[in-house]
Amino acid sequence: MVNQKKNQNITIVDVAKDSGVSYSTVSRVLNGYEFVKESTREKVLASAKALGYVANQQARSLAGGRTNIIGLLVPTLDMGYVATIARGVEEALGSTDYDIMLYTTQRQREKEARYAKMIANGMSDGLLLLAPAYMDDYVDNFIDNEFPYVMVDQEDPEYRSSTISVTNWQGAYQATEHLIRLGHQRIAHIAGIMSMSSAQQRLEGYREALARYDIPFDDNLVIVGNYLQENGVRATHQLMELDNPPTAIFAANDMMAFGAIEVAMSRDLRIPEQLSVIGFDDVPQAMYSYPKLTSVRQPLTQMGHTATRLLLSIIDNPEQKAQHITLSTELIERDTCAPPTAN
Amino acid sequence: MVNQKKNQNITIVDVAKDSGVSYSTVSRVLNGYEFVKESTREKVLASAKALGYVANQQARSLAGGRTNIIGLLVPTLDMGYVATIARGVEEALGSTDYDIMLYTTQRQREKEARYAKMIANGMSDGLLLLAPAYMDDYVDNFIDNEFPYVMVDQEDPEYRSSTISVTNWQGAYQATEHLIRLGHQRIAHIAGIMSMSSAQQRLEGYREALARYDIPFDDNLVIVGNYLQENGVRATHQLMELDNPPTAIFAANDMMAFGAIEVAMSRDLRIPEQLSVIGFDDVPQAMYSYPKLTSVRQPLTQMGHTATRLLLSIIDNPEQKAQHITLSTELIERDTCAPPTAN
DNA sequence: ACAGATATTGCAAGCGTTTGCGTTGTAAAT
DNA sequence: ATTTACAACGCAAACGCTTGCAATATCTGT
Repeated sequence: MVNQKKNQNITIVDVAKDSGVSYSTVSRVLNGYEFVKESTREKVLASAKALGYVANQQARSLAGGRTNIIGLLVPTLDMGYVATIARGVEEALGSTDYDIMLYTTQRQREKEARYAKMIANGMSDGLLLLAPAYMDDYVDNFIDNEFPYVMVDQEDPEYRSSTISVTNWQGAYQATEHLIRLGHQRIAHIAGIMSMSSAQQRLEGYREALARYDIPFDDNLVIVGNYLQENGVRATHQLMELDNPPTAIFAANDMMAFGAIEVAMSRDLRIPEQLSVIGFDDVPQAMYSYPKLTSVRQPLTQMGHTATRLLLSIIDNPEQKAQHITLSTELIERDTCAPPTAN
Repeated sequence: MVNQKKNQNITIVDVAKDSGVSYSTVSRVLNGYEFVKESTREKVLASAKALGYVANQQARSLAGGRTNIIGLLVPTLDMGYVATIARGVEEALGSTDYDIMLYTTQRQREKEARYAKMIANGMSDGLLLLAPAYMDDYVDNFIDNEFPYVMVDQEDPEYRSSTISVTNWQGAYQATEHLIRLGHQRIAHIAGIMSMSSAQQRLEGYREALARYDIPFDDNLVIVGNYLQENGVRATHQLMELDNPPTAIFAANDMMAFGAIEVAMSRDLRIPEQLSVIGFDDVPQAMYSYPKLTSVRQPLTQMGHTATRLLLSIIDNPEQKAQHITLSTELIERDTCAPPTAN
């Protein structure tokens, strides 16, 4: 007994003792069970409060009750993207009595799968997956167990999962078209993680806009990134080293666009005169950065709202079939785009 | 049995059956217990893998084992501040086998207390509290139960808690002094949440710098904020409406400083010529915003590292007495400060 | 081959809940 | 006064795991 855990936490049994009823009754009171005498209910509640009782989530969940927790699995915290969607989720959950438990995968496949399974395995009543990259590793599991989940910003090729996505293709097409109309011919794309449907669609939109305007597709102008700013930096350097560097860059997210801007500045390229940049997401900082970033807006908060509502409805009715909701993107023009300068 | 939970999850018993040993042995293998025959270990591990076994954290924790989870309780996700410290924590935890579970208080007292107790009550092996505002609600509880925790950016007046803080007073003093030396006389302070020691110390530093340079303290120039950008906006508007508005603003965090800048721009006040601004934190965006924000840097990542290491050492040795580590701030001069223009 | 160590393993209790089922209490119905 | 019905409550099992202790296997030396 070296380390005798002095776990003196108040349990349901203590409350029962204190209020002179059985612990089952306490449990029922705590769970709002209907058939409890009003006076008993009050007595129990009073005791619980007086003793400072805090439910043990573990035990509750083990015993088969609800956890009243919904899990939120996100890639990283660094991007305003995540924070904004998370806020949407929080808002949507505001009136309910669900709490959010958040895990970060850091884009590691092993973590994504492990956390997903862990959270689904008793830790929560439902799970929101933000831009998951390796869903194959656990989706079957969810479906077999009829575990409620919703994926945001990722599509399930087999349509078995409920998803919230945005018009990635159109957004990318529009962004590219915008640059083309400004007169750009050498337009680069810093793509996202290609295992994600959103990244694929953005790349596709970019290609098709090019095709539509008869601009030849150049392999050298597409660099695959990983959504991190430093990656945008690397990619942009690489682009600028080209014999025939681009006059405009369309990045698959804002962080990489910021990276592009950073590089432009360090190379004394004026934006937008010497290099146009468009991002994707329209994170809050896009508006405050310098220069203000032109970006394809995703309705992030709304995505959080919608995803949450959908998840709640699935929790209430797990048998319903998967829904696929697509929200619209919108090109927000700010200060990082201009016609190319002839030189 | 309307909603028969088809919880077909693999348990330790399934693994035991599959590998032909008792479930206790499986448990021991999974926990790396020493005295297990090598061949048995392999057999069990193989079965576990084959069956796709995922430990049920709930049960594990209930039964008194470790959770290998450390909790992270943060005010909100909106601020780069949190993300950066969290990254520090993740980095420091990288080599260990701990996972992070994150909860957001949204600065609500009730949530802070409830989550803190919940996380401490079996959900994790230790807790990191980021800028907690109402620690009195649960610290006694932690201490009674000898639950390992570390507070970041908050001090315990009674020194019973282990804490990581920064030189708030000095940082604020320096920032204010910097403005004074530039020639400012009307220096406003947008303060933080006054229940937090850091906010108090920053205000104190500001006052003392003023006093040191014989600048009279003006009540109207101090507005208490809540660390949110919109709050900085409101405060700045209020300051600018003054008969004798300030020529410089020192905000208790960067988000509020960004708010100040936003207002200045909307009012066509040029920064830094017509208004100087200094923030506190030096979040990553400070460098990319326009104009680039002068700010008092907190070594955020390092704070995350240090806090984590300290927490881990407390988990290993819960009896050790509370430690109080203070890290240094540093004034990072960028583009939002200049001498006041005479007018 | 056998006692005595020592390495491995199994048994069963217990962690704090929820919940099906059975028991008690009480008021309405006969 | 006796039933009957149902509200109110208690008992005990179960959730999946850890762990002290007891049982069994394996290996020594003789």
